[in-house]
Amino acid sequence: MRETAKPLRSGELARLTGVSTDTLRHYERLGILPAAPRTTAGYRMYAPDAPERVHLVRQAMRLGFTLDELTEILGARDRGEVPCGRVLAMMEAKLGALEQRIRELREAQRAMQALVRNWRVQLQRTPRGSKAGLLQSLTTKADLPAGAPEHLKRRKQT
Amino acid sequence: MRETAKPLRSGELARLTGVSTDTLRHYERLGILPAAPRTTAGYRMYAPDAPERVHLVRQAMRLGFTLDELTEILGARDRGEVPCGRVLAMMEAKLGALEQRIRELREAQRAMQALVRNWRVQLQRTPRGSKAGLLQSLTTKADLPAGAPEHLKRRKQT
DNA sequence: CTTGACCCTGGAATCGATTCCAGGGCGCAT
DNA sequence: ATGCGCCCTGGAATCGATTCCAGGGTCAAG
Repeated sequence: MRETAKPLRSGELARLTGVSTDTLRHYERLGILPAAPRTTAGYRMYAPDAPERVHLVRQAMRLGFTLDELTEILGARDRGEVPCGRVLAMMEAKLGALEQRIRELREAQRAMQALVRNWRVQLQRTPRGSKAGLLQSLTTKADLPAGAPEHLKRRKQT
Repeated sequence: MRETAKPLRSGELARLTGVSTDTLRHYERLGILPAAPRTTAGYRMYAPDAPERVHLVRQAMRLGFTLDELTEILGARDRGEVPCGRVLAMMEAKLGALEQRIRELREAQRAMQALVRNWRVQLQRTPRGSKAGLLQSLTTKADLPAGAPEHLKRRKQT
């Protein structure tokens, strides 16, 4: 049934995958996406499996792979090599890092919970507008784990 | 016993707190550290309680506060205001974000563990150098949670 | 033939925290 | 007075991923 199929334009691919066309171009520049063939007018024509590739990239990023790493891995794959072993190794490393990171964050969480509980009480029994020294307490009960912060900022991937 | 005490030089404060002098200057620029008085030669003289302040900053960052937020909070405190209430509110928000983030990472972890297990098997039962399609499997079992990655990169805080 | 939606380009900007740089003073010990 | 280690300055660079920009084509509908 399906013929050689209709190529996608960049905007369509973007919509299908939830990334901006800018980002698609960016990936192409890095070699993460193969250079798409062009129409005579210079428009990119993406093969129907392009969304899958983009999806792959996003999933991998979600697991902590960087664009550089993906360039490396996917490049190898595109060259016909079989990077599976390498990928597995990287994956295991990523997983280790992730576990480590989760441990750190749990520690920070614990500390924060204690702090918040404490502060709520402190604040309540403090008259009004007189300093309860909440901040100050941070310096004294300096028992938080090392190296936890980093970022818990942006959660939407635009 | 202790007199008015000996002021610290920037290098000493840096060593005591584990931050670089560059970072100290940076904090001062942002107003996170009050402008230190100077010797006639222009050297900064930090009061003996300066390490405490720096420590406070690092702890707060560890909990997810940004430098901007600290500028705001500490600035208020330095101006004699009592930012405890505000701090508590921010703290609660941070905690919420942190919990959210931890949840995401655990999800990613779960997915990765499954993937790694799977891949180990796959790879073992694949002859040698023939593509096991590990990467490919990422696109199909696309059941990872949304918005987890971000960074689990640098773990040393230099 | 004009309008509006879409596409192209490369280089620059953004976010946050930290570091690096060059060019120039101190201060103490030899 | 020479050297070495420390200090000063402000502006720029770094990391990674994404976005923004300006100036310019393309295409289909009206």
